[in-house]
Amino acid sequence: MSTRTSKPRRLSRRGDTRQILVDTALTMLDGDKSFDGLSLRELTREVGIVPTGFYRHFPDMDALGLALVDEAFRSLRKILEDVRQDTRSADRLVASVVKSLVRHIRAHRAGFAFIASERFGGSAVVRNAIRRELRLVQTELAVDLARLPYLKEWNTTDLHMIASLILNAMVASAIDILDVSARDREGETALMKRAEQHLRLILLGVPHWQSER
Amino acid sequence: MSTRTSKPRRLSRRGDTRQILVDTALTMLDGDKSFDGLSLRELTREVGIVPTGFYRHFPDMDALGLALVDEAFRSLRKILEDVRQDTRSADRLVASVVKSLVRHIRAHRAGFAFIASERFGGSAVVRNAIRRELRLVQTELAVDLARLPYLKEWNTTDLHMIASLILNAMVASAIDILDVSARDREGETALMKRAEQHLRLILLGVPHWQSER
DNA sequence: TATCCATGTCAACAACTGTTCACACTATTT
DNA sequence: AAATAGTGTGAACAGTTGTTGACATGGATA
Repeated sequence: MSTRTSKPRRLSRRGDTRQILVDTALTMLDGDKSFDGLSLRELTREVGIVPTGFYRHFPDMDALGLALVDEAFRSLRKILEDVRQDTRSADRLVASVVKSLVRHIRAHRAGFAFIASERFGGSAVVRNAIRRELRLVQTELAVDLARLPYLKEWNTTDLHMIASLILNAMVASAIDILDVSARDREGETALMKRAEQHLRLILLGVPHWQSER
Repeated sequence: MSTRTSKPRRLSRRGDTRQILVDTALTMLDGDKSFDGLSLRELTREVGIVPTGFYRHFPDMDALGLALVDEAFRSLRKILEDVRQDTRSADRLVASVVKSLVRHIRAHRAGFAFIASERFGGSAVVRNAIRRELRLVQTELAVDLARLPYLKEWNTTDLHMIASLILNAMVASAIDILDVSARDREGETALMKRAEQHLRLILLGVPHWQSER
């Protein structure tokens, strides 16, 4: 007993503490908290490490914010991939898109909630990162639309216009569903139906559109 | 010099300190802050009163939040009134709606930014208050739509469906415009054009809609 | 003129915040 | 077996936070 050895009882989470920090932060943000209301100390407390331990994995909270954006968009992109591989008729495709959306929302609640609430939230760093990612998604969607037979002739400006309208509608639907699905299964299917209707109504107008009247 | 009189130099803002608190809070929230990242102390510091003075006007921060929602929606409702009095043809009406929207956004930046960012933000109290107000606005819009000649026959469910699609598109446009108008006047008119196109595209689909296929 | 109420001030509290530094342990590589 | 890089600990710092209670002021009312 020469040196004060103290018993740290460290938990030795080999290499995944960083991921645990990300997941825990996302979970905490799912409830009544926004990112800039989340403190480093309550996060580390929840994870079970000492405050200073945070700095082993991130230089500061902004860096954590960016990691959260990364994590959240990973699942969002998965939806687009699913849809891309679906080569059904436009009408059946609508229902398929919405179903895929709901499935991903259920599986990645916290991630979607994060995007929704921080898209216009307090932290400029996070906000801009989200905006950048969404713009990318919109471009991808425009490219996908260009491949559809009856949109072949369209110019890119109009394609982007439709893409943004669709994306906005879907994001809005996602948020509504997100909000209700936790407690109300019946309301969820009602919102799904409405989301389908929104998409269908938009697509109804498309054939009648004429650019630059 | 019997009693320690101390020189309070109170500013005597007769009855409008409450309003100043609301306005200042909105202004502060316009920048890089979210409501639950806003502290009572920094607010009162900015306003120029001592922290405890806050409690003369609000029991707690939640109450302030509700007052902010109130204030922010006051201007949003003004838009609908403007539009309601406009009895032009559907096509010209679209342009008029967007122009009215932009005008109000410019005049009430902070209020719109608050609604946008706190709609899915951290505070449950504020979030629910906003959601309730938006639902009201949507209902009003549905009623307005019912008066349009070629929508007379529609059932209420479908009317609400359109109303929500339109409202979502407008809110999304408002937020985009809000974000860009501070620094980029050219980008603003581009976004206005896009907002008009979104509305027009939606309205194009409406005559072809058939309920319950 | 006297009183009263709305609005402000000041001091103090315990609790919480981000960040620093030097140190301890351990798994993997040398 | 020794060295190393990764990860967690503990104490300490100067600031900030929400909320309390008792007190001061001044304009309107009685």
